Amino acid sequence: VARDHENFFLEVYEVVKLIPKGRVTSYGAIARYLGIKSGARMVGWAMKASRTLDIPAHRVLNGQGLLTGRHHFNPPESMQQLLEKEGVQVHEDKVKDFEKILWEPVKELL
DNA sequence: ACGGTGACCACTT
DNA sequence: TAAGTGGCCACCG
Repeated sequence: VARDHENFFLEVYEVVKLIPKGRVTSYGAIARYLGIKSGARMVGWAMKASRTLDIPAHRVLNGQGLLTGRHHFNPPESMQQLLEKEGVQVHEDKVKDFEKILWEPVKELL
């Protein structure tokens, strides 16, 4: 994935598209992969803008496996619905065995 | 031009 | 163990 600040948002979207079904990742993991030290906030921001795009935004959670972006879906419950539909179990807005299904681009994509 | 804000994270009480 | 604080960078009014 090309690294270009101009296409920062596009890079984020590309990575999100690569997340395997049934796996999840975090904003921070994506930020690290893109080389931004603590740019997790910008990743989250990019995701907000991705609302209308065709990408699995529901597979992106915060660093603790919490569905923080749930409120930005329509309806808000759809995020959890989509995850469960892919075999990801959610309990109290938090993914079960988050560490296990965590997909880190910096490790997986090398 | 400037300050406030955000789908966050890591470190410090 | 849980809550508080600073840092990071782009967008908006």
